[in-house]
Parts: sequence; C-alpha cells; structure tokens
Amino acid sequence: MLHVDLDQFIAAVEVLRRPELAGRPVIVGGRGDPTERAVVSTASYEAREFGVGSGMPLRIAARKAPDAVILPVDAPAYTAASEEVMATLRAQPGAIVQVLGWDEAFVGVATDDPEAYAREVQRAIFGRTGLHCSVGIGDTLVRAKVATGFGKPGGVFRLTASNWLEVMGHRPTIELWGVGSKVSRRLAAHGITTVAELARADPAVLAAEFGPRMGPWYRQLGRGEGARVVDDTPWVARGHSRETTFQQDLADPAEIDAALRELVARVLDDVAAEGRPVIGLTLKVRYAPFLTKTYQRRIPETSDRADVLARVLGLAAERIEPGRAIRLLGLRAEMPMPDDAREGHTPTRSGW
DNA sequence: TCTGGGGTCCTAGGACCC
DNA sequence: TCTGGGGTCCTAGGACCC
Repeated sequence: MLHVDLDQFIAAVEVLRRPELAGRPVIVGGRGDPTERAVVSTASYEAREFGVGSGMPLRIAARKAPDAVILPVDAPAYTAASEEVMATLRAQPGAIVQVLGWDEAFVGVATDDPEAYAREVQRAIFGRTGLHCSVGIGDTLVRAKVATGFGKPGGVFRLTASNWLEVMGHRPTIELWGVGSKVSRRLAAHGITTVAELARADPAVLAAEFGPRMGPWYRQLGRGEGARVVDDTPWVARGHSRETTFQQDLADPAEIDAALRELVARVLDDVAAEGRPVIGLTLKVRYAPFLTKTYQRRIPETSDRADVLARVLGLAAERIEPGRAIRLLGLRAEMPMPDDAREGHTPTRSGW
C-alpha cells in the first residue's frame, strides 16, 4: 500500500500560478483578510518557520508572520488541481486509488519494488501538475499513512511490521492517525503516553475507557495494524451541510430568518445535485461567545424544498433560544444510504 | 490565541416494543 | 403488581480528519 500526500498542497497551488511568491511565507485562509473571523487552511513551509500552522486564527497568523502573503481560499482551483493529481495516480500501472481528500490518496499496487514505484508516482505527478508529493509505503493502511510523515517533503519512507515499533514505539500517541489531543490525554491518565505502551495496553482497560469498539481499535492503532485493502468504490455521502460564522454575532430575528433560508437553499442545492431525498435535519447553533448546540430531527423522506424549509424554520422556532446572540448557524441534511454502502464499517475516523 | 467549514463515526441515555 | 431483559430507534454531544 502506498499513501500519497501532496506537500503544502494549497499553498503550492497558489505559488504555481503566482511564481513570484516562491520562497516567500504564504498563508491561505478565509477570505484572505486577517481582520475577519477565519483560520489558516494551509501555510507554506516558509510561513511555518514563523510558527504559523493550519487551524490557527488568521489574525494570530498575521501577527506571527507580518511579512507573509495572505490569500483567500479558492476551493475550485484546489479541486481542479486535485483531480489532475488523482487522474495521474489512476493512470499508473496496476494502481487502485482511494481518495482521502483534496491532497491525499491511498494507492494499492502489486510490485516487487515499491520504492521505485513511489518515485515514479512522484515523477508523474510533478510532470503533469508541477506539484511535489511525499509517499508512504506500508503493509497496512495505517503504517502507509504514518510513513508519509517521515518522507516529507518530497521523499519516500517505508513502515512495516518489522520497523514499526523501532520507528514509532517511543513517540507520543498523538502522532497516530486517529488519536487527537483529547484521547491522548485520556490515555496518559492511564499511564499510556507512547505508541509502544498503547500497543501493549490492557484491552479491558481501553474498552472500559473508550467503549467496546474504540477501545480495541486504539490498541490496534498502537500496533500499526488494521485494514490492508485499498477500497476504490465510489464515495457516497451520508449527508451535506453548510455553516456560516458571522463576522458580527446575529441577534435580530429577521436576520436569523434570512440566514436560515440561505442555508436551506445551499444545502438543498447540494442534495438535489445528487438527486437524493432528505431524511433528517440537524440545525447547529453556536451562541456567543462559543457555546455550540445541535438540534436534530428525523423527518419523513422528502424531496420537496418548501417542505424542508418549513421543517427547518419550525425546528428553529422551537429550539433556538430567543434573544441570545448567535455566532454561527449551520444546517446538515441527511440522505438515505443505498443498501450496498451501509454495512461493514470498522472505525477509521475518516469515513471509509 | 479567541477559536472555519465539510465531513464521518462512536457513545450514552431515554423511549418504546415484545 | 414496585418491577426482567433484549432489541431498535431517536437525539445530543464528542472526537477526529482534511
């Protein structure tokens, strides 16, 4: 299994079309205005030198890297670049491709020399798109994914059962794919701080702490074990959602009503593009300063836009706390899943 | 530091049914 | 009547990923 990950993808796409930015700190986020409520999508390696990273408020990023070029997010441009990359991968001999996002994919292939294959993948992607990537090689998907980090930038790295513990054993659990800050802290409370410790943790302790599915799965993660199959079946979304953080908190009922109607329209456009009905709604409300509530409702299957709008407005009228300032409104529509896309999932934290 | 947007999956508790 | 047990559905919240 190969895991292919583009280096500083979004920033790299921007630099490709503005070569004069090469070598400069580049930050992409929001509408490119550091005075707005927005966060960093990607920072170029030069910007990361200043301590700027993904998810950081744009305002803070601009303070840390005052000379950085700050650009707005241009999703269509990244989608187009991503499609070029994925097409290149699919054109490789024998490749089975599972897309994980704009800038990464698993590639399953039978080869005697995976390093040579990886180098060829890098050459092909650069040749067609001008973008650099790193490649992880593994005997499980988890090991391939984790290996990529050791190849960055522009390299190739192999992680298998034979070197997993030697390379990863002494590292903190948060470096595992699927372990974040909360879980690593809960693990630490049980005396588990390293990958090796997680690998030999008591399954009963993990199950008691994290539940019957997640507990055993974390132990597997510590061992680098898991799926060994690249799945290229087309993605079927469970739902579509839209959300907006307002630059100024909303309090006026008329403004809230208008924002809800806008959200319904945008979500239903996404749903209608797939020609599927709606079976559930989730209204998300972030009250000022930062308290998030979700109001969820199963609804009779419908494709009628007016019906959905009426239900959303009804849900909002019932649940939204009157008079409270609102920072964010979001709406998610859930769609029925086809039978063949519903079963057999083990937790992977990224949907496949 | 004052915290985006679009996704997925898991857990827990209560309702309800047999 | 003072009280079982299992299964499923629904809702709210949490965690993680890119």
